[in-house]
Amino acid sequence: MSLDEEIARIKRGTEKIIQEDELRERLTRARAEKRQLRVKLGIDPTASDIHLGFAVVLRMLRRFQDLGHKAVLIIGNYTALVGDPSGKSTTRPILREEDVERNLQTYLQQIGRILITDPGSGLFEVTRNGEWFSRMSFLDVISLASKYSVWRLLERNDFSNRQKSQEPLYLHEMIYPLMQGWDSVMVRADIELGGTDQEFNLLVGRDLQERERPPQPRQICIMTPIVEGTDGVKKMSKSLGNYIGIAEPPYEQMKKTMQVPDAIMERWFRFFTDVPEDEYNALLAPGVNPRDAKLRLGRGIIELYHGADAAHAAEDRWKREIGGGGGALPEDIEEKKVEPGRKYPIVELLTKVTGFCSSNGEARRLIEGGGVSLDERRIDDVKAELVFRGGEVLRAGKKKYARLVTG
RNA sequence: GGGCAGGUACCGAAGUGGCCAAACGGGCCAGACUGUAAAUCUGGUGGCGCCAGCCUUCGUAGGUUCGAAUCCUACCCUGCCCA
Repeated sequence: MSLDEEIARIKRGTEKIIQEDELRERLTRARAEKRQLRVKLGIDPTASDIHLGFAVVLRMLRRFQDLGHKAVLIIGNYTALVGDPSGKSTTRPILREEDVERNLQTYLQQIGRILITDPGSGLFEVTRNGEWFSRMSFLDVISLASKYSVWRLLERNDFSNRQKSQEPLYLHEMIYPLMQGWDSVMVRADIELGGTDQEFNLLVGRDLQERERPPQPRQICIMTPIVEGTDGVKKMSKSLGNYIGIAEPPYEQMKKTMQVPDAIMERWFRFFTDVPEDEYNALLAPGVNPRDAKLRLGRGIIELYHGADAAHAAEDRWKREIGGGGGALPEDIEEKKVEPGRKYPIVELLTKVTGFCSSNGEARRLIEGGGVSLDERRIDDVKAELVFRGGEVLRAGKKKYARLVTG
C-alpha cells in the first residue's frame, strides 16, 4: 500500500489530525527505518458494553495494526478513579477499584472483536496506568501539577461551560488531563487516538512529551468523531440508551439501525462500516429509497461483528417480519406460561405474566392508547378477561410480543 | 470566614399556605400517517383502585398550622461576589 493510500484510509475514520504533515513524516520514517510506531489509546473502563460509537476509535487502532504498528492500550484503571470531565456537564461519580476491574474483563473480551489482541503478534500491548500512578508520591504529583498552568486548563470549554451553567468543577477533575498526558510520556506514544472531545487531553500529552528531559518526539493526535446515536442527534452513549452494542445479536443491530433517522446515514456509513464510499454515495443519491440504503447500512455494521452471512440473514429476516408493512411474526417470541381455562384480566397479563408493564396504571394506559392486541386483534377494554387455549400471541406496542403457552 | 442566590417529577423550568400529583417545554410511551426514518396530528407520562377515592413525592430532619412544595428552625449540597 502506498503512503497516500495509508493516509487516505486513516482519514476516512478521522475528524481531525494534529498535525497531518507530521503524521505523513512519521509514517514515512517508520517505513524507511522499519520501525513500529506506538499508537496509544487510553480507555476508561467505566462501562462494560462497547458500542458502535466507541468502536470508531478501536477500528482506527486496528487500522494501524493492519499497517504493522503496535497498539498500545492503556487501561485507565487509575484515571477511572478520577473520571474524565471531557464533555461532561456534571461531575462523574468516582468508581471503586473493584468495579473498574470487573468492567475491565468484559471490556477486554469485546475489544478482541475489533483489535488483534494476541500479544504474540507483536501488535498489541496493554498497560494499566495504575502501574505508574500508584507509585507516585505526593511530591511527584505536585511536580506533575507544576507542569501546567491553571489558566491553560481553564481554557477548556468543558470547564468554562460548567462555570456558565453554575455546575461544580472539582480540583481532581482538572488533574485528569495531566494524568492522561503523563500516560503518553510513560509509554512513549508516537500517536494517540481519541475522540474529538479528547482534543485537549491529547494535546496535553503532546506538550508533556516535549517538556521531558530529554524530550520525546511529540505525539500526533488523531481524533475520531463523536458519532450520533440511534436518535441521530446526541452522541452515542450507554447512558443515553441510544447505542448499538457490537456484541448485540445481528437482528437486534438490524432493527435498531432501521429505526435511525435518515439524516445520519452518511456518517454511520463512513464511520461505522467499511462500505466503500462510492457504494454508499450511490445509495444515498436522490431517487433511491432510503430504506434500501439503510438496509445496506445495517448489513455493513453486522458484517464487521458477525460476518457477511449473518448480515444477510438479518436483512432477510427484517424484510420478512417488518419491512413492507405487516409481515410475519417475529421468530423469537418469548413464551410465557398460562393455565388453560383460567380467566386472566388483561392488566395482569401485561404486568405479572409478561412483565411488559411495570404497574397497573401503565398497563391501563397502554390499553387505552390502543397498544395492546391478542393475535393481532386489538383489545380496548381495560377490564377484559381472557382465557387461553395455548399459542396465542399477545402484543404490547410495536415491539413487545409474548406467546402464551399452556402447561 | 462573610454576603447573596439556589436545590421541584427522567431533564429544563413554573408554582411561594388550601383550587398541587404539581403549569409549560423537552424527552419517553402509545395511536394515526409512513419506508417500524423525519415532519405532523392525537392521547398518555408517581403508586394502588370496587374509579368514589386512598397512599407516597417538591435537598434532609424536625416544627408551626385544621391544612405546607409553599411559613419557621437546624443540617447537607451547589453557584456567584467579597476575604
